[in-house]
Amino acid sequence: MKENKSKYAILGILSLGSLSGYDIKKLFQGSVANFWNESYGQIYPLLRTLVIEGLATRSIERQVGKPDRHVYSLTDRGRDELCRWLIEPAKDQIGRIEIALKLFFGHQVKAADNIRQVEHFREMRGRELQALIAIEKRLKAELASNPNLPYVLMTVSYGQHMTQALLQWCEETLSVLSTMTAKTKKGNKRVTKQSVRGKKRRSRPSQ
Amino acid sequence: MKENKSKYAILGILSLGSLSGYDIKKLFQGSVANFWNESYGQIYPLLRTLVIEGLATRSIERQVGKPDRHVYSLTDRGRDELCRWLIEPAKDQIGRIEIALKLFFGHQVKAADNIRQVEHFREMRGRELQALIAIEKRLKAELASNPNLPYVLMTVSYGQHMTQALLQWCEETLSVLSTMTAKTKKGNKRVTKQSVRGKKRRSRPSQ
DNA sequence: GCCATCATGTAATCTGTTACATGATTAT
DNA sequence: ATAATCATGTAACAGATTACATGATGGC
Repeated sequence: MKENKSKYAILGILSLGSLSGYDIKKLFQGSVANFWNESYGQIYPLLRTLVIEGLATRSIERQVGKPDRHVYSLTDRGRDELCRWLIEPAKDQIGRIEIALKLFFGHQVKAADNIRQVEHFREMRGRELQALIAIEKRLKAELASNPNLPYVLMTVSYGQHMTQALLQWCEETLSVLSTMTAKTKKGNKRVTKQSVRGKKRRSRPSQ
Repeated sequence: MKENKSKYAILGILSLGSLSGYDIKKLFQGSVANFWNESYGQIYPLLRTLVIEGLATRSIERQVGKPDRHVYSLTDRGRDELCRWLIEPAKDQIGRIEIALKLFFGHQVKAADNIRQVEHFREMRGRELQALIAIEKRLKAELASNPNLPYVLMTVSYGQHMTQALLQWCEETLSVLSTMTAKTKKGNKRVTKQSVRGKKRRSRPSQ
């Protein structure tokens, strides 16, 4: 029952080639960083247990002027274990989405505050989308003829779809928020019905 | 700098009304469950510290035949603390997306396995989208005239945008995968290792 | 009789991050 | 000088889930 995802992440990375703990960290940062990451505190102890469990082997490469490299390689059992996990249906855990939580309680603050929040979020997503497009280009050039390329591109596309949808959501949300400010704040001669009934202004001195 | 998100989640929930730990769990499950959740192991200890920190107060309601209810209410300081958090920009942590990780290593298994994986994922998203549409309807009816409604709807819309984008991504990905099966129907190449990065090939015999 | 709901909470465990310790080399 | 890169790892701390303990009521 104990399904340590980090374990499979590392098995997966090792399926791409023999690597050291240091390499693994770098590879995570340079490829899957958009949807996965591991810290040294996870990687090194896990590599040790993989060897103990017979899922990987370790060999040491001496180097001059640099520390030894401990290079890990998948065993056949390791690859089997990975494949077993790859084919079973991914379970979706409810990730914690901070922007949604903040907006859920948006009525506690001013609409302008929420607007600022969403605008900032939109800016971040904009950059992210640009980065993903750049990554896609780079990968197509660097990994041309690499059999992993189509799979890698699928994950990049995942990120692009998500980011694009988020940008759309930002637009929609900002337009809702701006009509809300228009109604409550500005030229508000008389608000017909859905006025601000429950909106009690908490006037408290900032202390 | 220690920013315990759970703390703000609970402060936020309490901003909607006075609640017991049990209520809070139920409320999480029935509203924000799509993007946030808390377990009793978090809630009860946190409620205690909120009282100690002066961010909430506790009152006890006796009941007949049932255990006492410990009902918590936000203090003004608690509300200030919440608002302080609400207005600061949400930082996006890189959530771990299992389906993306599995697909990233998709080359290790058969394309048919990946297709099954994505189809299952698509089915889950389909249900989710239906659920979100139902939730939207229910909320519009139940929370009509509740000032929180627009904010709640924004988070529902968030989920809808995400889910819809995921469904699109599934279609795209499935079509890529199916063209891949069409191509490789003959020789099933078994690639053992090497390559993804340093693929050093030096002198090769001519020919 | 058995299970679900109401309602509190704790303890054990797991998972993950951050900071630290070491130490040579190379680039600014 | 000093920072970054290479490279190993551990220890301390956060954060979160699960299982457990307790115990009454009410429905099937």
